[in-house]
Amino acid sequence: MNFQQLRIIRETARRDFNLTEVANALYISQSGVSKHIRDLEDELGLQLFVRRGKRLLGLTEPGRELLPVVERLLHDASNIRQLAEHFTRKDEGRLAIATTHTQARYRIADLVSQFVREFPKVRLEIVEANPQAIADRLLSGEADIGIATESLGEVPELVAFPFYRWRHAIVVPHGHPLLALPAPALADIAAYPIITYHEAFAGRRRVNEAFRLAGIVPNVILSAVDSDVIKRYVELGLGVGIVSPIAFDPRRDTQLQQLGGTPLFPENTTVIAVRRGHFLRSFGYRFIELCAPELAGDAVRAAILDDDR
Amino acid sequence: MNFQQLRIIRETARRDFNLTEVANALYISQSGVSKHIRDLEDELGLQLFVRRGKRLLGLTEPGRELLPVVERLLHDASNIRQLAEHFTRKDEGRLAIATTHTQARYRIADLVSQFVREFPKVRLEIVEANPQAIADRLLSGEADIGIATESLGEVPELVAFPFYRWRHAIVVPHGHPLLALPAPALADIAAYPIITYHEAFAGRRRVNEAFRLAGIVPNVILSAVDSDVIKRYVELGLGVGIVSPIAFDPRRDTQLQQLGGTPLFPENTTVIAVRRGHFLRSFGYRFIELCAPELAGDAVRAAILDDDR
DNA sequence: GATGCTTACGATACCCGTAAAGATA
DNA sequence: TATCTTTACGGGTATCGTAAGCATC
Repeated sequence: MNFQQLRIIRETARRDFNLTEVANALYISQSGVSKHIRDLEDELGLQLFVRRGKRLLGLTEPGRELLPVVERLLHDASNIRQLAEHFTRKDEGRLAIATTHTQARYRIADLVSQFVREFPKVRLEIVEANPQAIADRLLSGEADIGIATESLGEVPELVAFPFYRWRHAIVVPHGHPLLALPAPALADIAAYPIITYHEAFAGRRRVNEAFRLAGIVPNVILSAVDSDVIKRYVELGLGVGIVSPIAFDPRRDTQLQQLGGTPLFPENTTVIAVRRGHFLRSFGYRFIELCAPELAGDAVRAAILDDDR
Repeated sequence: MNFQQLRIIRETARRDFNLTEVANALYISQSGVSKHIRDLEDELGLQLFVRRGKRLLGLTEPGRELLPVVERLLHDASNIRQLAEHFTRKDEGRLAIATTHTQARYRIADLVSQFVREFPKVRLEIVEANPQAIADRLLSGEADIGIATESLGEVPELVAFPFYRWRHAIVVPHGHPLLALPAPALADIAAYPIITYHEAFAGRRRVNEAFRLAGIVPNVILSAVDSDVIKRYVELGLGVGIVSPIAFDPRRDTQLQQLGGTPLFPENTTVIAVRRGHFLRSFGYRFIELCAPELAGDAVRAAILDDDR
């Protein structure tokens, strides 16, 4: 048993049991992949993968049991390397943030520029993805920190910290009839076509929920991943936009206006999430602190690393 | 970085930084040990060990941080092998129980013979040790299951299940004056020399506590690890014995008699402990179930393996 | 026929042990 | 001086890639 074999096992499960892909992903020859799998299976005395002829189809029962242990082991190996770098090059390295478009474009932009000034030697990677993909990236170790509004808090392998709370805002073009109402209700809004986020995003579920509770079926004519896309189509007069308020800036979005009145949608909490037991470099903790000053100090570190062992 | 290097790091910390001992323990040459340590330090780019000249003295700060991760990683490697054996040879393997003399001799003797009948192919190893050493063996992976009355429950890396509750019994030779009292008190007993367990053992702390609360300083003339030793000296008239009631059998200990009356000492709980995240073979769980039938099923397994990751 | 996995074979790198030399107590 | 660690060197093995062969789709 060696690390390479375990890496191959993990990658095989991730790459849908296509050994050629595994070989490419790990920059090794495909024959080596085959042999390593066979060797490890021989050593353990059991089959990890279900085969039909020469093709691999999936994990066997023992394979399913073993995989989580293999993943934890490899994660610890990566932690060891991270920890070493942490001591040798305190302010150098890589920090991968996975987040949604809206956060990347609006909420964390200033924080990122501040972070880059503070840590010029850190390679900062910001990957945009939907909340599910963000969670996957955190779990696989591709990303260090995830920021999103939905679902991250529900994954048990992740630790989520509250970042900020917000409610959806409603934006319309100038002169829109809704602007004449002092306190527009959901029913008023639903009289127009709706443009808002895609199902997997930014608290879209909360929007749906509010309409469902009011017994209204809104006419959502366009769902987008991206606040800018939404605003653009609202500008074009295609409908009423329901967006995150951080994506609306009266000075820049001169063709749009935000509706006033009482809150119509439930509150959302955007969270910062890290995989449990993931070793974050000190600048990673600093990034979290830049996001939310109250998330400073050892409490965050303890929450991430405390694994009861 | 490879497994051998990590094993060497772990063993070096365990063997007091004597590389010759490490080499012997791992059945490799000490030049190999030296080289592996140096290679790993070079790869990580930092020193793991404090050196004076050529001698190793201890762990550096990074070394101290890394060691727990290394230990968890190696533990997972062993879990992988255990898990594989679990699937290939369900009823074969090794089960190491670390326990105190009293438990081994009295409480679990029948359970052990039943276990051996049930799993004739399992090599059962019972190691006697004091509670602290039992905890160490569980943590190092030398033992799978630990049974003791003290301290195991206080180690956070261990999961402890209640086995049974008991109070110390007082034994004296036939015709002893204490037998004449209907309900002897602590002060009556303390009038005689006391023979009981050694400090680290079998709830001795509770005995001390009872006397302390009563404001009495007992004259403990003999402390033993072993209930049989205590009983022998009580038989010889050297004093009053305070032992675990499971060690007293009226039919066999014909020269001794147990004092009646109200309980004088606080209750003890003997526990069964396993290291958190340790992979127990199915017959290991069966052993626990034999000890305490209420500790059956998946709850025990979940408590051991649930590590929040 | 295209894709995917295995086997065969040779080069390289790595791991290990012996032996000698150097440090430390 | 005895114990302990490092360095040097050589043999054996493991690992890897190329290339050919063989299933599977």
